[in-house]
Order: sequence, then structure tokens, then C-alpha cells
Amino acid sequence: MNRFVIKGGMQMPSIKDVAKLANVSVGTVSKVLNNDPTVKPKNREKVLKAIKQLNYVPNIHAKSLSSGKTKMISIVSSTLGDEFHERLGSSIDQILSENGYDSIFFPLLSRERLKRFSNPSHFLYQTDGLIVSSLSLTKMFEDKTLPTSKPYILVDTRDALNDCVFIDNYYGGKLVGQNIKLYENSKVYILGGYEPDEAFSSGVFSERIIGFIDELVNNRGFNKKNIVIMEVGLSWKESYEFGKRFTPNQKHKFSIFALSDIIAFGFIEGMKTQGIKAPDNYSIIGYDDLSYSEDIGLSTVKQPIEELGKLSAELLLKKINNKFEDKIHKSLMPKFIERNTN
Amino acid sequence: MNRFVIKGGMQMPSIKDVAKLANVSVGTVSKVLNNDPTVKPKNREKVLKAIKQLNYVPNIHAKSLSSGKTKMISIVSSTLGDEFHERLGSSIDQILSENGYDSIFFPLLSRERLKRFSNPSHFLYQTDGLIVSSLSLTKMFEDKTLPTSKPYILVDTRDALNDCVFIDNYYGGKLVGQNIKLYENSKVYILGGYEPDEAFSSGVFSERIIGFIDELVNNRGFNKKNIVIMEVGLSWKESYEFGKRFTPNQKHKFSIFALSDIIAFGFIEGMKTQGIKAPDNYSIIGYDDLSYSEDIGLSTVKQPIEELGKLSAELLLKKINNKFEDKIHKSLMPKFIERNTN
DNA sequence: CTGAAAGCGCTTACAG
DNA sequence: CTGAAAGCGCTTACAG
Repeated sequence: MNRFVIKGGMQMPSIKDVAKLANVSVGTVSKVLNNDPTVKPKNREKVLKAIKQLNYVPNIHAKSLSSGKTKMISIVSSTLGDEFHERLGSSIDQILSENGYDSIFFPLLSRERLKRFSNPSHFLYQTDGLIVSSLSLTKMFEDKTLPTSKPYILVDTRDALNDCVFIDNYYGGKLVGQNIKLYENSKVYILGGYEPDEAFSSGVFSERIIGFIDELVNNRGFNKKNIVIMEVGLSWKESYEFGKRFTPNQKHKFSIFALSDIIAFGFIEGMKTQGIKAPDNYSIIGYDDLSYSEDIGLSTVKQPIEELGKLSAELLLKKINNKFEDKIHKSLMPKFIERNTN
Repeated sequence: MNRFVIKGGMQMPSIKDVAKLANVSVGTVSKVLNNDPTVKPKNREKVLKAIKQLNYVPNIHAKSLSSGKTKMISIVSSTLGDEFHERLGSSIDQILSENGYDSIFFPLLSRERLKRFSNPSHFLYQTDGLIVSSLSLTKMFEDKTLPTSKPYILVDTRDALNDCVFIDNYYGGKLVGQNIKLYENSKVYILGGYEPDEAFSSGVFSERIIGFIDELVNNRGFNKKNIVIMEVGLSWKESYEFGKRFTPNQKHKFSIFALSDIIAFGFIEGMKTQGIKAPDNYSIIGYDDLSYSEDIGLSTVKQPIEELGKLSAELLLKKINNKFEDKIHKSLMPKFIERNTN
């Protein structure tokens, strides 16, 4: 059985059936399918009519096989269940679709899927290109590159070996370091960064941490010993539970850099159950500027997510069209936003 | 140019190249590729060696074209940026992968993508089957079915025409109606259900509302006039902003059914800015039982999301293997969870 | 157990 | 402007 069979046991019509019914050659049908202007209007009509009559649908696999193109891009990310990736994906797709490309998503979700992703014959590598988001190939693949010769670009990770577009997380960390309120004889806590499965991490958190500490220690003369990193998972739930139990061993105000707004949000609510509030009892700055961040008055660092998505799509398209010979290594700048929690 | 070209301008090796190098026929190579046990060990060795040496990767499109199968399932949903869909997708993929299928995701995201989805020649319809989540075909497609003869199943929507698996939302609404605290001379508010683009809605909200009202009016003798529906978007932000401004025109306690936990959460926080709290000043019950719901003490209705995902994947697989002749119309039961806000 | 060959449904020079 | 035909890279009866 090597023809698609539809419900009644009938066969899907092929380009041949259309050609026969329209009384033209297969080549002509192919041309009207691809909007070739050299087809005579009368023939075009006939073909279009036959297509409709037969309910003909072109077979994408045959098309890909013979043309070597799919007009399809794969978007890979660790998860999709968060605002960052949804917005990033939307902006990528917008640019792609303006250029005649469609996109499918492949969230890793599990170790099992990661394994599939590392198989060179995976379907993803048979689309025209890939955008890989918030994932570090260094940690995922032995030779630190994707097992393919198809063009791809990394987004939201800094990578020396592969083409990439990212937001400068070191600078973002510095911004927090510049703006966070410090209190005498007091500690500064860094909250977050814990990734249960290291293979899925992108390295952005550690860059934020380094930028933050550099700024604090080198430019504001803060004692490094008073900076403590507390690992918390990247979810409201975990941060909340952490905040519920967290007891700063001091009476006076302290400062917190939460590596993501969702962490800040959960933590703030958790602390409230203890009667400890920002900015009265401590200062806290988040990272991301998500949809709810303004509402909860969270001081944070805004990432240009849409710009990031669009730029990565544009660059990938250029690579596909061989417009690029040299390495792509583009960084975008985040912005500090002061609100009420700092 | 009808061969895939790799970086150096060289061509990707095909099954022919492997056959030549291994000194066997193309058919034999195909057999080892597909783990056919009838290949002699020695020949298998030779082929494997040649594959490795050439860095050969089978072409999926050619395989699909000639076999008529892709071993790939498409998962379509309106968005992906929420816990419900992430958990649903994960559980679907788990079953699929246990059965040798891979899955790609296609979140609708925009009207533009919805339009692509309604094109019968879209790539999605050339995978082996589709699982369409939380979307109503009735609202999206003229003839209320997907434009394909490929097997598909709807999940998280009740649909008379198409095969579907869903959680009984009418019953869920009744559960809330049975359990919500009522106060004398007081109003009951239903919060949520607003969908900016009607094409993307699944109808689950209205079923919850109907079940809720039925229970209240018919079994608890509540006056229908005192039930008021307030439309709020499905996001923390919008619900928060709503709660910040909401003034119940009465002094005593009232009751709220939030159609989703995220709405309940935002609303609760918004009300807090006015100093109005649950359960002191009002009762509120949510819907979904998300990861944070227990932490915020939200009374809610728990949906068996993983079970829903697994069941839909299993049923689709049966359809693909022609194990089903009759209509699939399966419902799962939600469960009420009492916590502190009611 | 293996090979030769037909076939899947397209695209694309090429000749006319 | 059109048609005939080769080719893309696989799978799969079929003969041996």
C-alpha cells in the first residue's frame, strides 16, 4: 500500500489525475500549483477546476523530495509553557510567515524527546532550518553543534561556536547591580537559577549572576562575602514555598535579585505569609518584565523579546538564502525598569 | 538543484551511495534501516559500517512518500503558553513515543496561523494523525470538520460531529454549584470566559457556567436573578486589574465562581489591594487545580489532565490502526477540592 | 536471504 | 507556452 487511502478506501488524487481531467500535462499542473505566470489563462482555469472537482491536495513530501525544500522552519525550545517562549515564538513566526515560511514547534519537554532531537535523521533536520531557543548545545551535544548541515541559529543563548542571537545577560545583571538598594551590614541574596536537568539549561542565569556580582563588588565596593546564592526552581510554586520558609538571619533590610519575575512574584507572596514585605522590609528586583510585573509593582529588567524573535528569524532566513558567510553573534540590550519593590 | 547540498557544496549521501559502498543492493540497505531481521549479519555489518562512514541520514520525505506513513502526529492548540497545555502535550507525547510515534506542535497563536491550519494541503494534514486541543471546529471551520481524511481526535472540547475526549465541564460546573458557600440576600458572580477571538474558544467555559447555574437554581433554590456573569480575559493580569476595581454593591459576603484558577488568583490579589479578602469577605472557587493553587489555598476543581492526554493519544492510535469504526465520545470526570477560599 | 525494478507524487531542465 | 521524461530517495512485492 503506497498510496494514501481515504475513508471509503478510495485513493487520494495525485497531480496525474488532475492533469488527466484537465487535459493538460503534469508539468502544467505543477506550474499552476506554483503560480508560474507562463501558464495560459485558459489552461489555468481548467486545472483549477479539476483541482476543485477532485478535491486535490498536493503531497508535501513529494514536493519536498523533488524540490529539496520544505518552506518550513523548526522552532525548538526546552518548554513552551511560559510567556517568554510564547511571545518569542509568535514573533519568530510572524517574520517567517511574511517570507513564505511556516513553522512547527518542538518543545523538548522530556529527556526522551531530547534524545530524539539528537538523532540526525530526525524530522526537524529535514525542514529548511532551525531556531533553537534557550538551550545550550554545549551541554546537550558531544560536539557542541547540531547534528545537521541544515542552517540553524541559537536564540537566547550566547555561544562561541554556533550562530546566535541573545540578550546581553551580563549587562542585565550589571543593571540590577547598579540599581538595587543596598543596606549597611546587610546581605544580598540571589534567587533562582536552579535547573533540575542541566541538559536543558541555557546559561543565561549564570551570566546574569556574574554581571550582577561584578557590578556590586567592583563598582559599588560591596563585600563579596555578603552575597549569597540561593537555588530555587523556575516556578511560582517553588519560589512561593521558598519565600514561606526563608528567614534572613538579620533584623534589618536586605536585598534580593530574583533571576526571573516569576521567581520574584512567588517569593514576594511567600514572604507575605510571614508578614515580610517589599519594599518595607527588603528590596527585590526581578528579570523579564512579564505581563503581570507592572501590576505587582515589580522593579525588573525588561527583555526585548519580540525584537529577539524577529532578528533571529531574519538572520536564519539570510543564512538559508546564503547571504551569510561569517559568524552571527548578535546581542540585544535589556533595560532596567524601576517600580515599587526596590 | 534537486539534491540536498551541504556546506562544502557536496551532496548528501543517499541510500544508493550506501549500497554501493557496502556492496549490496538498495533493498538490503533499506531492510537494515528498518531492522528487518532477514538480513544476514555479515551484510548488516557492512551496511552499518558504510552508513557510519558516509554519515548517511535517511531522507524522511522520501520515506514518507513511498511508505505513505510519517510516524508523526500533529498536536494543535490555540496557545501553548500555559500549564494546562504543557501538561496535556507532555502526556500525549509520552503515549505516542511508547508506540513509535513522534509529535510536533502547532500552536495557533494568530489568525494568520489559523488560516494556514485551514488549508487542506498544510503540512499538518500530511502527518499520520492530529490531536486538536481546546478548539471548537464548529467555530473555526465552515463544515465543522477538519479539511482532511486523516484520522484526528479533538481533546478538551465536546463535539457532536467529531471524535472527541473531554472532561465533563457541565459536571464540573455542578460541583462548584454544589460546594460554593451562599449568603443570604447576596449575589453570586461568575468570573471569566471572555475570549478576545471567538474562533479560538472551545466552549468549555459556557458548559461550566450552565452546570453551575443549573445546580444553583434547580437544586439549591438560588434565585437566578442574583447570578451575574462578569467577562474577564484568561490571564492573571486582566483578572488582577478587574479585582482591583471591582466593587460589589453590597456590604455583606458574596460568592464567586472563577472559571479558571489563573483568573481566581489574579482576582484575589486584585481584591487584596482593596483590603477585601477570601474567605473573610467573600467565597471563591476556581477551576483547574494548577501547580500554585494549593499554595494559595484556592478551592477548585481538579481536572485529570494527564489522563485526558493519554486517553486521547491511545484513541488516536487506535483510529490510525483502524481499530475503530464507531464514534468516539469519551468524557472524564473532574473532582472538587476544598481548600481555604470557599 | 538478496537483487532488480516498479512505484510513490512531485519538480525541472529540455525540446519543440 | 506546453509536454515528455528524468530524477529526487525511499519501500516493497517479486523472482530466484
